[in-house]
Amino acid sequence: MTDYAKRIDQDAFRRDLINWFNNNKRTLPWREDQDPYKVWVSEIMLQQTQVDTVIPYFNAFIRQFPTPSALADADEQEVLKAWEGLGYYSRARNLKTAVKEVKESYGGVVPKEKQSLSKLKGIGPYTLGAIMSIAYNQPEPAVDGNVMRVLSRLCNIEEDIAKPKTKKTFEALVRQLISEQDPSSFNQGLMELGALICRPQSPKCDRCPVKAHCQAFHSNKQNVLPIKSKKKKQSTHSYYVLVLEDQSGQLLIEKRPENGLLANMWQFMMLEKKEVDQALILPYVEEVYQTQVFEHKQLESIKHVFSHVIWELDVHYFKVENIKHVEHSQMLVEKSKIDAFPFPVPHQKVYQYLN
DNA sequence: CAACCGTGGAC
DNA sequence: TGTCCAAGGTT
Repeated sequence: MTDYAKRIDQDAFRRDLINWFNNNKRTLPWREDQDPYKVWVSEIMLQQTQVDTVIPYFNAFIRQFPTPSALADADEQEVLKAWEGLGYYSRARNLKTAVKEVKESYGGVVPKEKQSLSKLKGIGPYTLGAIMSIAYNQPEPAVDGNVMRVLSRLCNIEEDIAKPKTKKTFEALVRQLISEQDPSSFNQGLMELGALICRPQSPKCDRCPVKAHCQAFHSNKQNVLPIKSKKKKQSTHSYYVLVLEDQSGQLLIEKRPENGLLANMWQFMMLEKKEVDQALILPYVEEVYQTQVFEHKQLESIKHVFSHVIWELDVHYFKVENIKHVEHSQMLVEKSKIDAFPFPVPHQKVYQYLN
């Protein structure tokens, strides 16, 4: 294995990075103190999500659930509602499971032992290192996409950062480079540098505080590194969305399964297009929901791109008589009460098109 | 390991 | 419009 750390002046790099971070770090809500719970919540929200997107969610979330115990006592539906629009909803469900464990096993105090933290649901290698270093000032690697990009360039590392095995290489490298005196500033400095200067496209090398140490900069490879293999493209699934409104103005909605895509979120009825021919939708609705259709109109279609799947939605609105067949997972809800339920974005769009 | 798991911003 | 990608984790 190559000893990448030997390619740079480690002491000078540490010093320059930390000095730059302490003079240039952004003012962010989760940087107001070192409350381990706030660090934790912020790190979960920031997974695969941009800072500007997270800020308003973080502020509202901490206001609503100020402590681990407060979150532990909340309903999962409440938590999902607070997470609505952020995506990757298993983050919210895992966080809720984890704080319950913190409340029951650790008296509501976020543990500071590595072994305890890493057992909590939703805390993987990155988040473990982030909490350990930022909240408890322990020298633990926190390797995210920023860190791999920055260090790829710094040490001229040509391994594919999309491969899981490669992350271990970077963790080993960070263990050599990390500051024992200020691991918090070191880890955050790497990420802040990646976000503000050493960006994926057109890195601002002229303003980089560590360009003197950067192997890619010296060989003009900053636009080639890091090496990252492409992910395969999404497959498309086509559905009818069936919006049923009864005579008292109630809408029929259903809760999604507890596993898989958009788990435990709510939606309007969905039907795979290949199941029923377009011309037979109306009789299908009358038969399945044991009702009579008074009005039927097709609304705007929606294309929604997920990380690994694409939905094409043909939205059909039905004004119906009272619905006699309502499954356990389904509910009739007054229009004015519908915003109490956590809806994923594509179904929020459906609702918007009703008005 | 590779696939699954959301959404919005940037270019 | 397409493509990448953003403070990843779980299975």
